[in-house]
Amino acid sequence: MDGFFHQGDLVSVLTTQPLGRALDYKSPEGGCQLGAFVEVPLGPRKVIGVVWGKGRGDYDISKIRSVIRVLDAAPMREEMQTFLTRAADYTLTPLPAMLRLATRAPGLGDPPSMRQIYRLGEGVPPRMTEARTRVLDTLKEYGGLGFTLKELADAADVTSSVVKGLLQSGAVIEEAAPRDVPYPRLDPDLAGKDLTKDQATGSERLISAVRSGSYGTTLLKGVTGSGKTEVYLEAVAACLAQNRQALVLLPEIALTAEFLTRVEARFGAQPAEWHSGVTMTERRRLWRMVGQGGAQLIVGARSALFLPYRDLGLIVVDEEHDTSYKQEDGVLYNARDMAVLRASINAAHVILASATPSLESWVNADSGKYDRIELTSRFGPATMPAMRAIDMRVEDMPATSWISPSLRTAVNTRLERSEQSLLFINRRGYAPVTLCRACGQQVGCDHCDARLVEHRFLKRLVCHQCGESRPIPTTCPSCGAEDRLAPIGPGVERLAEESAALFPDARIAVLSSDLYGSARHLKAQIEMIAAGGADVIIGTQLVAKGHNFPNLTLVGVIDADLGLQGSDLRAAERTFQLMRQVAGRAGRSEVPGEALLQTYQPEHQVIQAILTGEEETFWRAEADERRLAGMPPFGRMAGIVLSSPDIQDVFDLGRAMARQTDPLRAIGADVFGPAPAPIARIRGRHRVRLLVKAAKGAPIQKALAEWSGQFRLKGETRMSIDIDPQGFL
DNA sequence: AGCACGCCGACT
DNA sequence: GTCGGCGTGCTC
Repeated sequence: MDGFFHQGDLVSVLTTQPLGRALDYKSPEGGCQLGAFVEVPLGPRKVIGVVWGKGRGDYDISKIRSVIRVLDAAPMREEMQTFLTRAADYTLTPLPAMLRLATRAPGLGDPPSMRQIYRLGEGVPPRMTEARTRVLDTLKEYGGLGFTLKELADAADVTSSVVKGLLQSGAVIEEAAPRDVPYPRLDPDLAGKDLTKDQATGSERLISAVRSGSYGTTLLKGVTGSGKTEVYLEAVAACLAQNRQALVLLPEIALTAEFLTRVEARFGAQPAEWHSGVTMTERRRLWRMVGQGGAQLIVGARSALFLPYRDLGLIVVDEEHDTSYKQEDGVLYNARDMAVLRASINAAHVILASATPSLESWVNADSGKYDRIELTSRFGPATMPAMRAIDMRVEDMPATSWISPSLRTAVNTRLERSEQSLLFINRRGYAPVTLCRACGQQVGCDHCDARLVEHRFLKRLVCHQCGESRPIPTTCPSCGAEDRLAPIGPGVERLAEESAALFPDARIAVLSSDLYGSARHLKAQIEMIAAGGADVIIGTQLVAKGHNFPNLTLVGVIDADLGLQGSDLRAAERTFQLMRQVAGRAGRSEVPGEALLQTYQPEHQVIQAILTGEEETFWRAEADERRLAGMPPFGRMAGIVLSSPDIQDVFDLGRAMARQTDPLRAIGADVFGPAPAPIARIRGRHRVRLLVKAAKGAPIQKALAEWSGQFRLKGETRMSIDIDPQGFL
């Protein structure tokens, strides 16, 4: 039989131990299948691995040990092996580390977990009572799948002792059933929402793409409020109707709640959820059900790409431009790119949805590599808000306030009309800088190259890099002067304070990720605001991400220039995306909205592009600039970060690497650096970065592997290689 | 990753 | 003499 190994056959087993390659073992009693999850001995320990192929046979046969047992889990599919291998090659990640992403299932080594369930039996109880009748009726009507004791008692409104009593006569029977049960069936045939002509045309294109059963990627571009979700849910329906699985990736857990509701309205039940907030038991169930086909639609974070799908037919990457799709620690990968890779291996379709696509996706659509669907009109009567700049150079206001008279007037108008206003500032906390008026020093983090941010709500100074915090000091840590520390610059909390003073009768709500302990708490706050529980909303980045506030008609951006400083090539792109997204919050129902951008450089071309909404012109100009510079997506880049507690070590290694670049020169690549990394110190580790730039078709991974392999890391020194880094200057 | 081995400096 | 620092190497 193909892909089966008999007892004693040599098999190659890949574990998650960082050995760099798979090791040979003998097949266990009863044999094992290609892809089987197994337990193997490794030195004194037992570890979990996957049968990766037939043994290499290049190791002393007398030292080869036997697989201990085959685990009770569906074997890994060949497509998954291919996906992990290619993803590892692409990101220069060791295969074992890649496998770890695919085996993040709690209790993988455990036998299937069982629980007692109760169903209707043949027996007749000697005496009937009212409570007993209710229990039996409940079972007759809904008992098909069986109840747990608590569910049955609750459903029949009796105590558990009534059920136990019925057990004696056999009227109710008790049996063990697997704890991991399939998710409720979703019905793709239920009627969807009525679609506009635009939406209907778009969804038809997506449906036929999904039905083709082959790989393809579509960029679904639509302004906020144009109903992208309705459109791609029709593609999900087509996928489910073919009996294939669908995955929807969202950049933020806070967005899942709203999405679950929409799925339930469309398909009659909720999908399976996968992200860091999901319990261990639930993850276990999901991981197993995804493999067995007991989950049709999965909504989740980027790690959901590594679940063991039985037959994945569609991946939707919602808000595809979102930077949180790029994993920045551990295994460095971009979920958007990995989605495309996985889909191409599985003959699945990808939908990249965004109002403001990443430049990479825009270019791919422009060149015809991706299909492109555009939703131009907003759903229903809503229109994109009127956008205007407030020139801060001519506003008459003191240096310690941030809401200009013009913006203040606009907010007051909304207050009079009982409409909501949103003031956006992309900075958490009270003030980004604490300055000593005696010595001029700024209070910084002891372990990072970062300034401490005052969080008045927490009564602490916090490092946004490593999270360390301390009480707000009264004496300067540098010179010891008493009471000379002053907060400089605004954060959300300070803006809330100013708003409270300017609009004393308004109800003010602050939305910032650090003010709420849990996702549930945050969701409640958002719902309260959407229901009209606030007049002025002060928010960070969080508010840009797809929440609906129907009564919001004004968006004021406190500092539109913030993202334009710094030398990051993607700064313009990100500012453009963020400002357009934030502005899109206004005027989502009947009343048209207005967006006001406070800026010191209203003539800046990015600000102009935001205001005029001439997106195509903006993308084309950005694309041209990158093409001329040979920058991604027209060239390839990699960032190499060296880190160590010893600053001398990292610079020595960095310079040594910059000197011996033969493998890179062989492919025509340039090396820049070493230079201090954008954050030069994190958690006490100094960081130095080199950048490698190559032409588009160059085999950069192979050259990087060869180059970096020449150097030995001493002591605490670590090297990480980031293909396609987000920031590169 | 863990764990053993082994080679040097500071103690009972 | 011997305890223990952590650099180096190995795990089929």
